[in-house]
Amino acid sequence: MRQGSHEATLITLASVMDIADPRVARTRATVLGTGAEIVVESGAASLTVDAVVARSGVARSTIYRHWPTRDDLLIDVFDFCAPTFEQPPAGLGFVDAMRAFLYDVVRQLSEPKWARMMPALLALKSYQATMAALERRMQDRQGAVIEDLFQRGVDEGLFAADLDRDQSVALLVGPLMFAVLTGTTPLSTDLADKSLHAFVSALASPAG
Amino acid sequence: MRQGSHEATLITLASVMDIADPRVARTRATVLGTGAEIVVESGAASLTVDAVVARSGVARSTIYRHWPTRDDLLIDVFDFCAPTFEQPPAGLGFVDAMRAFLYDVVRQLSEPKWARMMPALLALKSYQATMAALERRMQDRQGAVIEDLFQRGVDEGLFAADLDRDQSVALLVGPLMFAVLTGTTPLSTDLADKSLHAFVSALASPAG
DNA sequence: TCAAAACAGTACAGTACAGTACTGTACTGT
DNA sequence: ACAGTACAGTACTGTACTGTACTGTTTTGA
Repeated sequence: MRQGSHEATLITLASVMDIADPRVARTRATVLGTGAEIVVESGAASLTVDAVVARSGVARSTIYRHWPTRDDLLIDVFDFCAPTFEQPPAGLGFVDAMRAFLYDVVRQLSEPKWARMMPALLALKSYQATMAALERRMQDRQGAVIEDLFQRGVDEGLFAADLDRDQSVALLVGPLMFAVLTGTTPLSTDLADKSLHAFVSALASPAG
Repeated sequence: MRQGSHEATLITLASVMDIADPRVARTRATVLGTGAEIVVESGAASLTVDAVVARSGVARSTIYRHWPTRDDLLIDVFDFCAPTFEQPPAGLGFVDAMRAFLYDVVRQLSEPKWARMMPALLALKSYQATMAALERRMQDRQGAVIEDLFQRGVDEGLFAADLDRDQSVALLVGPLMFAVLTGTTPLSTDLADKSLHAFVSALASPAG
């Protein structure tokens, strides 16, 4: 019943901590950590089972005990590194809360880890259905935080309740992602400030 | 002297047309076209010499006559598909010219071809030095168009002459790239309008 | 017409990888 | 103590791909 163990992997994947056997937890942490290093340094294509074996010291058979295929391992490595954005303090208004959120995005995406992970993830999601599923899961995690942020703007009367969230996120976060991916301009809180300022300014001025 | 033929490939690469022997031009066009199809459909990793042979009908030995390695072929395939943005009419002011430019970006990036090519290119440039060089070449091509656009804004007194071009491009184009890469919001002229409107509004209102 | 060059076709060695199948050892919870 | 399980180590099959080395055919430009 390999199918069964595979399903179980996907379920318990989010919480690596609550695993009964400490050997399992140790192996998972070692393999995922090593896998992340390999992907960051050499790209997703370099994540081979043999490479993980050589670098982590974990036996080949052990890896195949936990992950039925190499692709499943790759997915877990991506998930292992996924950034989670915190909910800004409830006291803050829309602008300040959104600034805190964007600063958090800048801080996490500034790590060289994600500067390399993101393009790899984006490239794979176009062809691998499982990758697309992972990306959706990541977006769902952030969905609640995003919605909370925009609700503050609605409460303050800054914009209508039916403001397009996804499009607004694109306007706000897009420049930051552009900076990470192209490297033409530095990813900084200054860029985040400019992006937020432009967004808020557009709300105030009439649409052309 | 394989090194020599490789250099020659990179030089004559930009202009596929002006090749004396029609056989060479035909072969190059066939291989690059087939290669682009493969990358779009199945990703950069699927661009193998055998796959091109099977699909194009061009012989294996012929491909290796033109490209010393598979990686060189991949680079040329990317270059073959690279979008070139036109210079907006000289009569237009900054806002109208930038809108025309952004619409052009939307139009070209809307093709499924580039929706798939871009993440692949971004993913590879992190690890392959040659890919980074290609991306720089592509940006240089657009550099003149970009500079011309911003010069119009300076002439109109919309912003200072020392406005950060790269950061501004990130603010304007970032949301469009975000839409292409994540797919969370459609890539449309509406999004381009919003992005431009936000940018211009920020110029008018005092910086926070 | 004719030499040069590009082409098709094939065969081959070498390598890298996925995934399986074992044996034996060390650890864990009860 | 002991059964169950995770682990190390290794050997193996099969596959896919790169790059080279040929032979023979067709096309091209002069």
